[in-house]
Amino acid sequence: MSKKGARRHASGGLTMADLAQLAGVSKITVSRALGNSPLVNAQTRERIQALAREHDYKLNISARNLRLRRSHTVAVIVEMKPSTDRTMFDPYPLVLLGGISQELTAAGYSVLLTTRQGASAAAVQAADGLILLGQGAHQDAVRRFDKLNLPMVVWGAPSASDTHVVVGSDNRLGGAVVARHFIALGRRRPVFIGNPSHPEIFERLNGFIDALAVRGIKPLLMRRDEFTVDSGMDAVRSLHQRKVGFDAIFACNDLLAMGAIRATLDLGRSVPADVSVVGYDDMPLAASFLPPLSSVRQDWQEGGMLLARKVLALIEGEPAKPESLPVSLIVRAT
Amino acid sequence: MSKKGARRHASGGLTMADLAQLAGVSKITVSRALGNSPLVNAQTRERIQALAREHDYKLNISARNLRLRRSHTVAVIVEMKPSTDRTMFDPYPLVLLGGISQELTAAGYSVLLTTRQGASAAAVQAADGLILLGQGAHQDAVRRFDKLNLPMVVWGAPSASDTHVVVGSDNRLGGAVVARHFIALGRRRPVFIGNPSHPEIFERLNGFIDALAVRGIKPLLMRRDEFTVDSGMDAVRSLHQRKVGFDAIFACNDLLAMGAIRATLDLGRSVPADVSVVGYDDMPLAASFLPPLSSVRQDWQEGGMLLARKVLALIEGEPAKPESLPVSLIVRAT
DNA sequence: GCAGCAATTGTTATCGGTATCTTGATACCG
DNA sequence: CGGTATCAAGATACCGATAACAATTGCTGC
Repeated sequence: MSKKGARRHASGGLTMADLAQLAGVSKITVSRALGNSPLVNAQTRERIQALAREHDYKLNISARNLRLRRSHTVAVIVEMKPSTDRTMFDPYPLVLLGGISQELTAAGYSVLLTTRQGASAAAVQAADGLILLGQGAHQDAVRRFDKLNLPMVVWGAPSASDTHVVVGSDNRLGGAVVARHFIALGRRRPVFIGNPSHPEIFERLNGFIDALAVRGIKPLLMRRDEFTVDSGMDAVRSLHQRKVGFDAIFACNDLLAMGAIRATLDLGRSVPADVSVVGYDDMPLAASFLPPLSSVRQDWQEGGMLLARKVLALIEGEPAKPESLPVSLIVRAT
Repeated sequence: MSKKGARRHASGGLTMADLAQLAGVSKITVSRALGNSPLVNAQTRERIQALAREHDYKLNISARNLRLRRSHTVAVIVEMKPSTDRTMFDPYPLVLLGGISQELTAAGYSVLLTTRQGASAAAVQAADGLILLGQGAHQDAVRRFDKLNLPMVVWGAPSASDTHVVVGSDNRLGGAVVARHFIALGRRRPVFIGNPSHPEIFERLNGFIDALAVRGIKPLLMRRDEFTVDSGMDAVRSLHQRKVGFDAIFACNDLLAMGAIRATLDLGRSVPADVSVVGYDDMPLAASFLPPLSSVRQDWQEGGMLLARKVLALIEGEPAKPESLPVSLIVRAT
């Protein structure tokens, strides 16, 4: 029992020393064999690997991490507060996560998922890099994690004071594309529904405004904090009550757009004959909505993969530049 | 530069030995002070903690993990293949993750997110426990992770051969509740739309069938593999073409239900006068749908928290029992 | 026959913490 | 005043891997 060779560690497996003894070699040879190092004889390697499989040997990651000073782990910090706000409860952040995860896994890294609140949970420091998600990544959060001195990439909209790498879809372009669409349709009185206090939404609004300004058109901003169908309906009803005329609606999210359409129809006006509507995100339901919703599509999966690639580059000591992903307007019936 | 006291580790911080030297004490005293151990003098503790703050000292988690043989990490393994299937691209798994994360963080644990495919990425072994998500958690996956000998909890439907702890919502009850609802409405020819090869869906179907059998009613199964609006429409059209009569539809997901409703209306039949429809998941959009959709709600957040609590219990060496979460039928206009 | 080199394997130190066992100092007690 | 209890802090070993350097062997070439 107390014989050294028979000792087992917490997870019930053998230690590398045990395996070495079984194979009649030294630890380092085992280490090399398992790492496919060219420094060991091919036969020895085979033999040791077979032995490892046979005994179901598992490398102790903690020990390896300590020695190598790398955890092969990237911490992803998400906004996850359960509010009616645009948060993790959308399906999209998950797709983003999927992209991140896919790319990191392929590179042999793992994802440490953390919420902003719980991010104090020490483990984050052990990560080799950081990805910060969540709406536009509030500056205070960015600053907080900056102090960890880790390679960091942020999903959001680039802001003036950025020292770190920001990746996001081109929200300004998104706004502009919709504006040009409206102009092409001859619309004159467009409305923007959304909450521009989120950097990403702010960019969409600005792109929208600027592209409309070319034709001397000034959109009306209907500020709505919730990204829900109800909120969209409410916005349109409110316009109607205030007797404000409009012939086009750009909602900064598909649910808002759906609500806006429904309310517009309720008021007896036609979509798209009287009012054009464009949403944002092109959620799966958009195509199935009645009428099928036009929407701006951003490629979340690709965004996640890009985020991952950037951190990996930074971790490897290579430079990484901020980048915006293209978006595309999917024109359907509205 | 080569002075010992000035050495810094990878992340640029001080080592505990450095801090000890600065404070004029030994490493172990620093360790105790930072760990709020009663074995150090209160003054010394204060002094050391202040010093640590001042120098922005960060504990090396890897070293600690190695020594303590615990990582305070739980691996969450999700199904994330990008298919049209019911997968991580639903918003719900994320809520589940939210619940898990919240509970684990509160207990000082972190979440290591992994996909099934990438789960070979060694890091999983370093976890103290395992949570397996994904549709009903295929048995082969379960078996694979079982070999890691870690405390493991699975989200899904309990199956006969389970040696591990399974937590899930009570799908059988979900099916039964809908059946009773239809019975109360006097429906005689119900249809079930979905893919019963997923254990969870299988349970819903069985609950549905059994509860209907009480009244001698036998539902029709419309097997559909995709959980989309289109798929739901297709199912109803197919029923119509085959001239199969029906007066109630239980779709095992809200999107299917929405599609079914739309197709039913297209065929000139009324919902709910001619046909009752109930969906599953009660997604946010269900209430805003026209007509507002009746649906079975499961509490994902709570589910996640429960999963977390179970693994934590197992990790602490306490027993944990399988558990089913109640579901509730939200009756709206359909 | 021996320097020189390549191919293998081993020895020792080290990553940065924490558990265990000891030691030193002070207080308390009869 | 000797002996013990109590508190504070240190010395040492150790967790399980890998890097750097050293050592062994066999073979080549002159």
